Amino acid sequence: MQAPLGTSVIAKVGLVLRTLGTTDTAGATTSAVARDTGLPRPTTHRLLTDLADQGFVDRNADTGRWHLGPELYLLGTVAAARYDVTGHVRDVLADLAEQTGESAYFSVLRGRETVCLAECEGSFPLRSHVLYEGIRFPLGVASAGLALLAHLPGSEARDYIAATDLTTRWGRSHSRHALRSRVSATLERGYSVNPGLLVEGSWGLAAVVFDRAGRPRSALTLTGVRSRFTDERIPTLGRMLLDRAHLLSRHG
Amino acid sequence: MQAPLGTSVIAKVGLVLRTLGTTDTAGATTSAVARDTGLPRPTTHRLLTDLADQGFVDRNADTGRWHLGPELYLLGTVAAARYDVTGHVRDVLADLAEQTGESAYFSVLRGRETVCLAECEGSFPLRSHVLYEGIRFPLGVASAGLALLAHLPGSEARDYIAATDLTTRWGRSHSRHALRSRVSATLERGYSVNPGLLVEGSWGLAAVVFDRAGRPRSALTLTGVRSRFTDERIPTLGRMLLDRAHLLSRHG
DNA sequence: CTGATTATGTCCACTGAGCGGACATGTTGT
DNA sequence: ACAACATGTCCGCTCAGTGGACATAATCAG
Repeated sequence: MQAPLGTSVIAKVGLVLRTLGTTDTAGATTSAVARDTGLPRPTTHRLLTDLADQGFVDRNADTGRWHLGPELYLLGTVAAARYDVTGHVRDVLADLAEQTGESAYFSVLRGRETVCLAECEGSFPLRSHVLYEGIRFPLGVASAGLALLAHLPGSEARDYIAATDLTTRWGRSHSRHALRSRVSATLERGYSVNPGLLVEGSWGLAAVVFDRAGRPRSALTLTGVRSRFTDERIPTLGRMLLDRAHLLSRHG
Repeated sequence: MQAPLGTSVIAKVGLVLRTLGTTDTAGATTSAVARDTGLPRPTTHRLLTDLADQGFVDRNADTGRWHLGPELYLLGTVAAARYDVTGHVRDVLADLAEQTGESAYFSVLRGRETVCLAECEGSFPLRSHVLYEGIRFPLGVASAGLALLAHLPGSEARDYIAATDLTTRWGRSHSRHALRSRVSATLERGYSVNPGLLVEGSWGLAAVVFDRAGRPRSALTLTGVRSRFTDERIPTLGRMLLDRAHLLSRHG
């Protein structure tokens, strides 16, 4: 997807930084950032060097790979005073991971995306690594994205589905029809189920945390390998997620 | 100070975000951000609204004041995996505050500035509020800035002092001559003393934390009212700071 | 309540910051 | 050694970004 003519520098900065925020810990090459943002490589190169001058990105001198920079950490620390929501969450994630053996995650709603902010690895030796801190998905994708979409006010969810084509990037399993079915099923159960739609064999369940106004703002997720998500076990895991999510809704 | 012709958009973004990062929790008006960054008000307005579109800043709808935005918190959380240095620090600050009654702070070196990242309030009812999370000072200013400057390699410190005029913003007490004297005194004692140079009556002491390569990277500070920083007490406080700083140097 | 002061939002003619295809050079993998 | 991939830089072009000016709104002092 190419940045259209007229995209402002600040919008491009947003693209680049979010891309680096989603990249795994090894960092990203200049070409990879260009590819993932849809920006021409010289443009990407120039943006990255200007951002590095300001401390917003850092470049590993040995590998040439780019990372989010120290200045973002510093500003993020200041911003945490207003937005930090993970204080109590980590205890909840640890508890979920311990009791279920699966890995537990916490993601927040940001516009029309979810961002994974915290995780706690489960004890079971077979684990899914589809989720990690920083990863972003559009609404409707992954169990958190599905749970959050389902709990948006009806008109907002319908408008979003009507206006969004997820199949290009996420495949035919994310058609509008399939999405509507999954939204209905999620509302019926109270929690979402992702039956390996992103990576085959990697299953996930998620329940929504609401803000004081009753709007969905974040989600708790459990993920693991398919064999651990039996028809018998799913309702148990779902209920645990709903219980913990409800606790967080009340604490927020 | 006006941003010169040719200042890139990204450099302006850096100015604006750092300014908001330094602003107190009530936030800043558009005009205040313009004044503090030296940018024309329409330019500042446009940068702020573009940054808000990306989630990098937020505007309080009631007061019209700007704050660092949720996206910085999110990216900062991801960046913390690489740059977070406060994990053990908060225990050390809590210990210092408890044992001395003064407020304890942790600041890191960022280029030629210090940034305060963590604090723990002391129990003594009279407290200084000159320092807070997010505040930045140039090297040589405040006890942390002085301690860090003093512990830079000799040539770097000398070059910095020769090239930097701190008197414009910080007054004649920050002349080059005065700075050199304070640097010498700091090296002799091992810790710096700020005898109310920023705000009369607000005193501070700081000791440097070194990285594995032996370079100064951060500082611990104790601040309080002048009456609590007697000739008898200063060496005791200084030694405690040096002890804790040494502990952190080894842990890092 | 009024006038002064301060703040904000927007306009738009102007221009230089930012652009990206092309080329040169470097690195990596087979 | 060669192909493939990656990076760094150039520079003519152009439109994104600029900021003084103006209108409007909000706040404050008397």
